[in-house]
Amino acid sequence: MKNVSETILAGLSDRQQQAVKHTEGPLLLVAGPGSGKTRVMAHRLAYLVGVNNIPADRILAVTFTNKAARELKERCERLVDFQKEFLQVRTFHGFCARVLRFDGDYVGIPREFSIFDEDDQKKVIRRSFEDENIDIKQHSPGTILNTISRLKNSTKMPDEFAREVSDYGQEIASRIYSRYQSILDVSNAVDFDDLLLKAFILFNDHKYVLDKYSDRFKYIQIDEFQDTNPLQFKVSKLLSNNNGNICVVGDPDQSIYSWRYADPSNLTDFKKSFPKTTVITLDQSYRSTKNILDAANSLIVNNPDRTDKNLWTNNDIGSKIAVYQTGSEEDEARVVLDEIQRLNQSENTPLNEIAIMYRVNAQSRAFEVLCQRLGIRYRLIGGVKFYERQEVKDVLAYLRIVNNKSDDAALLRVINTPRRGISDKTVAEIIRMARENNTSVFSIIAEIYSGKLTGELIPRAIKSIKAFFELLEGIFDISDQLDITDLINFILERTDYISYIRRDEDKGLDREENINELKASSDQYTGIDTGSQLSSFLENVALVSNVDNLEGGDDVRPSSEDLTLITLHQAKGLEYDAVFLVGCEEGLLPHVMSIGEPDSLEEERRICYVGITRAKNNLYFSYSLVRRFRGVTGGQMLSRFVNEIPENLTTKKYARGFSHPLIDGYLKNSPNRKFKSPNTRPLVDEKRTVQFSKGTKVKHDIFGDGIIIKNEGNEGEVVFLKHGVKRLMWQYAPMIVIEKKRRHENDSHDFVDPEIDTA
DNA sequence: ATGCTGGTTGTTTTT
DNA sequence: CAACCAGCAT
Repeated sequence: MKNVSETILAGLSDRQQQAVKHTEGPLLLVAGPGSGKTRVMAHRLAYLVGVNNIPADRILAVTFTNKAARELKERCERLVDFQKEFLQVRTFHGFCARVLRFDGDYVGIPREFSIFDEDDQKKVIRRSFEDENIDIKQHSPGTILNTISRLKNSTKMPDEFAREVSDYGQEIASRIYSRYQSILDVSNAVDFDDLLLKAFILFNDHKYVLDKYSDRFKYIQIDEFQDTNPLQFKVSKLLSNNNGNICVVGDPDQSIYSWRYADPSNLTDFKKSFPKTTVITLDQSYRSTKNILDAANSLIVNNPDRTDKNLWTNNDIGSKIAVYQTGSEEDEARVVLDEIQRLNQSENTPLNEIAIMYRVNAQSRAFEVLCQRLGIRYRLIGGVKFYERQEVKDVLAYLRIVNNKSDDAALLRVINTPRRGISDKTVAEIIRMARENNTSVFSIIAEIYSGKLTGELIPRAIKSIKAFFELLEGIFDISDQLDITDLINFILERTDYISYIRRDEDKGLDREENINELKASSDQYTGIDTGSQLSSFLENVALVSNVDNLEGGDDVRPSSEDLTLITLHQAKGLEYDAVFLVGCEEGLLPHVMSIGEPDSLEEERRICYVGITRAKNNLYFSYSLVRRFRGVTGGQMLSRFVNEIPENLTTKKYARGFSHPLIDGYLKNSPNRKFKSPNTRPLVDEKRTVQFSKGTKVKHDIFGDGIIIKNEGNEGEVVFLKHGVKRLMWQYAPMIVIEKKRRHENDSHDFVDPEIDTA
């Protein structure tokens, strides 16, 4: 019989083996894309259990998504025999939720707390504005939520923040933050940040509890450490301080979540917190061809202040990277899907080995439409997520109330859904009463039912409220005797919900189908003790992400023959035989928001890097010269990131009708590139530049008639009668001159009428 | 109380 | 161009 250690180490490189065998003391594993990171992590866990005989329940593995957790666990199981339920593989949020479920009462969190998602949070923010009598129109809920999230990530509590307020804007933020938090408290609810924050406070303030967990988890292994935020770092540090067996894995070049307060220095400065750290770098890629790796390397070196790490591989050179220039979104979709069909039919690449990746979700649309028309099966990751559908959320809201009567967000969601004669005005009055009594909406309703409170309510409203209360009581009474699926059926029946959604002729059937799917996903909880099945089901629902449903999910229809449409962010950690990076345009990738801000621009470059390194054999970039964006059409330029890739690695292709003799020149000498090689020749031919002098009237294929108002050589601005001011590159603009500038007109004179659009 | 409509608004990425 | 909201008519 082969010995366990040999089995576990078989097929691993020296470096990988070194990482697997390093079990004692802090370990920092810098793992480039495709370097076998997941493999090493799985083997390392198996080694701990199988060779070092560490009981599985003494190990905690933390991953970024539930899917990664599942994968890690499965791979580990294939290597070594152990009781799999003992190995804790969780996301940070999932782990913290679990801890709070057990020991939350130390920090004032009841066992049956609710987890508020972004939707709930926004509603609470709105309510806070109303409570504080501040006009919400002056502020965006999103911005305030961001601020609150930042405060929580720096462990700043509402009262503390209130004391250091220094200007009016902060005062507003502070008042809303306090109010927001007290609504959450009254609702027995936490938001995503609270899961981490409260767990941190619990560990920090209650040594007994901390010791319980850090004694139990002798070994901790954390994935995607470059994307951990300050709270996650603090929790990790506390948990591992007693024994120091912490292994963190990550890649600073793939840090793409700084907007969520992730801090890559948690990884890069890891040694500062754990001086005895051993560092192992995995830089051999087993995934991508040489060409693809070269492209990735030559892109990422443009980020300054980066610790040098060049990926290398023994793989083939592979084919060149294609750069497709297209004329419009539809054009782009057509070109990309044409090639995908060719790969699929002529080269036998299965569709599930192909992905289209984009920067923003809105880009998926054109591809979806065309997939449907061509009959290509696809799965869209993200978009409107299953658990975010109206009807699903409604049913979940009823379940949440059963689980936690104080859950105001859930209660307010269904108080009049289906319609039961409780008007907005009535609801507003109930909310006011709740605030006045500093209690939950449900307890106000209960008081109204028992006649102790009436507020300013009219008799008819009181009658409706009483009926609603009775409805809820009826559900509560029977809830602990039913499995979730039966409970859902009971709720549907009592609320007459199905006939409510059937009234929608268009979407009624879909919605009913979604509810059936929800029931199916709750079915697997059947049999567990009815007391805890509801809260674990709801917890699971709150913490699943989009990628979790990708494959092998417990509750999702299998779809091995589907093309994948996915954002670059979500694609992290995945790999495909062929990857199409679409919309490689200035303003999209890099996103407009980041242009001009060096830090954000570097992150955009990393996002692009992540995309490139998902590809095993075939990589494509595509961009469109013209793109509709929030209802307006604008001219686009090829992304600087594509220009940072050496030309000998790429081949350029032009969509029908849009190729242009000057385009080759452009790809060579784009404005971005000029900074690097100052002796490249200007790219636009003289004639075409000259004829676009200021004041010239032109006709554009798409925008129609316009007048040139600015000429900066290669590009300039045109004001169009119907579309307003556009920035265009002369060489691409499908535009003809209809009337030359009149001579006597003064060039310096600014004749633009800003109202020309409305004329 | 409910449903419709017309005007306004905003748009990165998400555990 | 959507989605969303407020105010209006039913």
